[in-house]
Amino acid sequence: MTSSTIDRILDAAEVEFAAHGFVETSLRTITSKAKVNLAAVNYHFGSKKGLIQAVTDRFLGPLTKNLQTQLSAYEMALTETQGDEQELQVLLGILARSCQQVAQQNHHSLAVFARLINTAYSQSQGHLRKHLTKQYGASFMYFMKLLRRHMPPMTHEQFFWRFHYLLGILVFSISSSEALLAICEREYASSRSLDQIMADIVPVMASAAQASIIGDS
Amino acid sequence: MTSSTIDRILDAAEVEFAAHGFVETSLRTITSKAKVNLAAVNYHFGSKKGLIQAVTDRFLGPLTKNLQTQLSAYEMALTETQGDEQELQVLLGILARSCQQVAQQNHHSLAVFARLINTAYSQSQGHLRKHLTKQYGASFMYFMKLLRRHMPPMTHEQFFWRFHYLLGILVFSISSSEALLAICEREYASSRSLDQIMADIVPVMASAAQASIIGDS
DNA sequence: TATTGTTTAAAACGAACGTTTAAAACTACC
DNA sequence: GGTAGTTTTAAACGTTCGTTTTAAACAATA
Repeated sequence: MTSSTIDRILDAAEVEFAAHGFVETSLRTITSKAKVNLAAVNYHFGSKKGLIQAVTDRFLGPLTKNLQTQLSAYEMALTETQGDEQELQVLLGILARSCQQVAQQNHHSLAVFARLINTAYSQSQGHLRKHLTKQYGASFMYFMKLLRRHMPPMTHEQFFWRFHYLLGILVFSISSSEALLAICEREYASSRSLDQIMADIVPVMASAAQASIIGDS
Repeated sequence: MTSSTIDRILDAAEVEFAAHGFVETSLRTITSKAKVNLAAVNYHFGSKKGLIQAVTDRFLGPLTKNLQTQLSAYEMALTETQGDEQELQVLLGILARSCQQVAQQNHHSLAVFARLINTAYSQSQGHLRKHLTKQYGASFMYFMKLLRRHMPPMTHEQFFWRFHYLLGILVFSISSSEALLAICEREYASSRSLDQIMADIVPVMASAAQASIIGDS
């Protein structure tokens, strides 16, 4: 209760970052929406960069934890070995649902998270990407290892790229979801939800993961 | 020759936009790299927004033209009807090669183009996306129509989303290519090129396009 | 050559940004 | 109740940005 200031800043920052990006969102609009003094951001987070990192950590921390437990449960449960297609869908479904669960439990915006990953990777010089890989890279290695079991044989390098192709489906769609959902509603009079999108994406990712390698590297 | 100023600005802007994004790139660095006076941007392009639009039009104009001719040739050549998988690869290969050709012929950066599309869609309120769809949307409808012929039966809405899933593979990978290529070189001592990435992506996109619909909308 | 229209040049403007500062307000503990 | 530590407040700082302005340089025409 003492420092609801911090939470209010994080909540407002998340919303604004999701709507307008990191650079185009000023600390003044964040602190204004949070009903908090401007200096509070620098006092509690050190800098704007620190705030951005805090917003990401507030999502990625629970996400990696959630993902880890669900993947452990997946490995424990010795199910009948199905086809690779099904296994891939199960694994990617775990990832998708993990994102959704963490987002819902902590009242986070999935879009801002996707946007964050997107901008983190787009900036070749981005310090954020390095922070993310340093901090959470290991946690995702486990997932990637499980995933690779059911994918066509390929080199580490090829898998690296393939994984990012799959990531692109997720990240681009979710980070563009606001615009796409609006278009969809106007064009097709549809009221589709992000949850449906997440469910739709899983088999598409699984299919993309299974595409066989052509030529050699 | 009289206005090489315009071209020098466009060239420099493209490079800087690709490297640091649109918001983080100042007109001062652009005009400095272009060896042009600061005021030249506002004189020739009206505003920074006008410059961004000019950079995109310089790519999308030739691209749509190139794509149109190649697709017409594709439709004219009455080849033996192959499987959907092959046809999809042909069509998506045309798109990929069209992007590469236009980029190479006009000395454009594929990365900045992908980044542009990425940010255009990420900003739900973005005027750039509306400009792009208004200006070039019709040209891409034709491509989408051809593509859909060889995809599983689905509603217009489902196809809309599926198409953007495929787009995500392309856009995310290319706009992150700078960072990913650097990681790849450091981690796997590989000197992969963007051209190879583009070729790799095609069958993955084709596979994603073919994933069958589950459940109903 | 004089004139007109176009392009470049240098300088400044006003606004918005992240950050810092210094005092005030608040909290908790002795 | 006074005191030490923490948080909040209001104001200002210095920078950088996109844009504008005014004049100079240039180009083309008659």
